Amino acid sequence: MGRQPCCDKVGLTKGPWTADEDKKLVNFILTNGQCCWRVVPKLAGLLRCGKSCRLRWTNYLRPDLKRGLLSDFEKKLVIDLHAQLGNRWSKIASHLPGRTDNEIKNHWNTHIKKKLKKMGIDPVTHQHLSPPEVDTTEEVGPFPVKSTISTNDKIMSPFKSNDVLLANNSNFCIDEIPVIGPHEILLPPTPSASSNAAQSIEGYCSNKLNSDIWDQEFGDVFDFLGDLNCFKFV
DNA sequence: AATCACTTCAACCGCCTATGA
DNA sequence: TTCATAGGCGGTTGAAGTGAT
Repeated sequence: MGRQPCCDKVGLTKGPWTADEDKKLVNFILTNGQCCWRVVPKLAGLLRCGKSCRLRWTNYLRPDLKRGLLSDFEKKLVIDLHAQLGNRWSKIASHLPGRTDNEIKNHWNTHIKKKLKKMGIDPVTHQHLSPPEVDTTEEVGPFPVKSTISTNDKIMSPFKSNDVLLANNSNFCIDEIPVIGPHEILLPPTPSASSNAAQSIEGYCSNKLNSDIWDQEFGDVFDFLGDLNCFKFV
């Protein structure tokens, strides 16, 4: 014996909702309020499963829903909350008024997850992957990270943004944000370097020049990681 | 213009939990 | 305590849209 279905599905409509169905459901909920979802379709004159009605209402028809893309602030909040809560989308959604768990889950899977992976950050653990995936063609995170930055066309960085390796790779939770310094962020050796050892950003920049170059070359990376609350920089 | 590949997101499925008898 | 039921949740699917060739 298999599990009993949540409702009698014989003769029920599936697939995309029509405007007429939406109208019936909205009218019923606005008139009667949210009550027992099992009886809603019958009372509203719909050939739908109660679960389907609840989903349609909460994810699409609710009048307090925000439409459109997530703002940068919302994206950062989702990443931050995901680091704390994991895939508990409904909990995450409860912190973003007008957004649904389904919407946030979809956005995570289609946008944020990919961007974190491209940054070399594991979207599940929020820790740096080793070795990092290298992609030199795309922007990273909500903010564009320059892969090659010039200063009056005099100095070109030999590094791509994804070449930045985080030396501090120990486990941590969001309540214990690690504090790392420039000496702990490693860059791969350059072809011209005398040694094959990775060098720190601090070393790289001190050899090179001044803080302006530091900000121009790595400021966006720091800003983004800092915004994620994954790391604090000293 | 036609076809193919890729992306997006609404909706479904099945499991888990809370509640009441 | 056990069982049945409903609601809620997260994972997954597939149709529609979009861009590339």
